[in-house]
Amino acid sequence: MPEGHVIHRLARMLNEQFAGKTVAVSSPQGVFAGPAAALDGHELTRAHAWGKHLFIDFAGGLEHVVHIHLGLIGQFRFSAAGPEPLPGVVRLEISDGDRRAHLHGPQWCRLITDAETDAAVARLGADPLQPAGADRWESIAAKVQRSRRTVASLLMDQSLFAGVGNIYRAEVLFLHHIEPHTRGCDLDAATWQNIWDELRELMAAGERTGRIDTVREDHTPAAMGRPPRKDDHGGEVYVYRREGLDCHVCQHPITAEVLEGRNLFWCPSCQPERQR
DNA sequence: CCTCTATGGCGAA
DNA sequence: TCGCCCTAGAGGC
Repeated sequence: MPEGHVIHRLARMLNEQFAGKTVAVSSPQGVFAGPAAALDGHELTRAHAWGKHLFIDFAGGLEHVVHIHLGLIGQFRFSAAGPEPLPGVVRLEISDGDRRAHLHGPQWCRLITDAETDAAVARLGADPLQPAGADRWESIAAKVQRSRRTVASLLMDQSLFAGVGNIYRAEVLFLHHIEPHTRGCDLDAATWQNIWDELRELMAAGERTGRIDTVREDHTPAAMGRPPRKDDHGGEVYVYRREGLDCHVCQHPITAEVLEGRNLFWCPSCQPERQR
């Protein structure tokens, strides 16, 4: 259940566990068995990510990069080496004999070349988790500042904001008091910069912790005398999946609607429509 | 048991 | 805009 922070965290964990090692590669489920056999016994040189796309490089052949996209429900987990408890669902398993990583339910898991890797990354926009300067933000900023599309739509467009998903979208708009239907061209450059800076900070924290926590200390359930959230997606948030519940800041009920097929959440009181 | 939903993205209309 | 793909967990009966 991944936004970009999860993918970058996975790349880091894969590197910590396997980079530079000769590994066993298999596909207990069978769908990826051919490519897995071709990689089995080769060195895993490094894992890297751009947005929600994960790339695992192996030494050897022309096609030596495993390109993974987890989609909505995919998971990549680590556990001790040993017999696979769920052989029917594991698309890819990588093991060094001590620990193993196993991939479940990915949207994609394919073997590609370096050139195809470059092409896949080139289709993606600015990634808040890349080092400053290498993140493509300058050119993307110019585009979104001119756009007549809504800021909610722009933030979910992976060719503009690579790695941002439905939770970070909702939370960054709340934190900056922006009504989600505001057009990109109606936000000034400083506001767009604030959005970008916020995404970089929030997602870097998410990469470290493996959770999305956006709620400031003085608004936590404990500080506000509220019960902790029941709907636990793995972090404490202001608006995501809080439809009908009171806003942590102003107590106005949180609103939701479906926009372009995805649930959108915001506080109509903290995020009023702009007067222009 | 069943049904629903989900942090995503594609391709058919 | 809709249906569809993949899996797991929650909730209802």
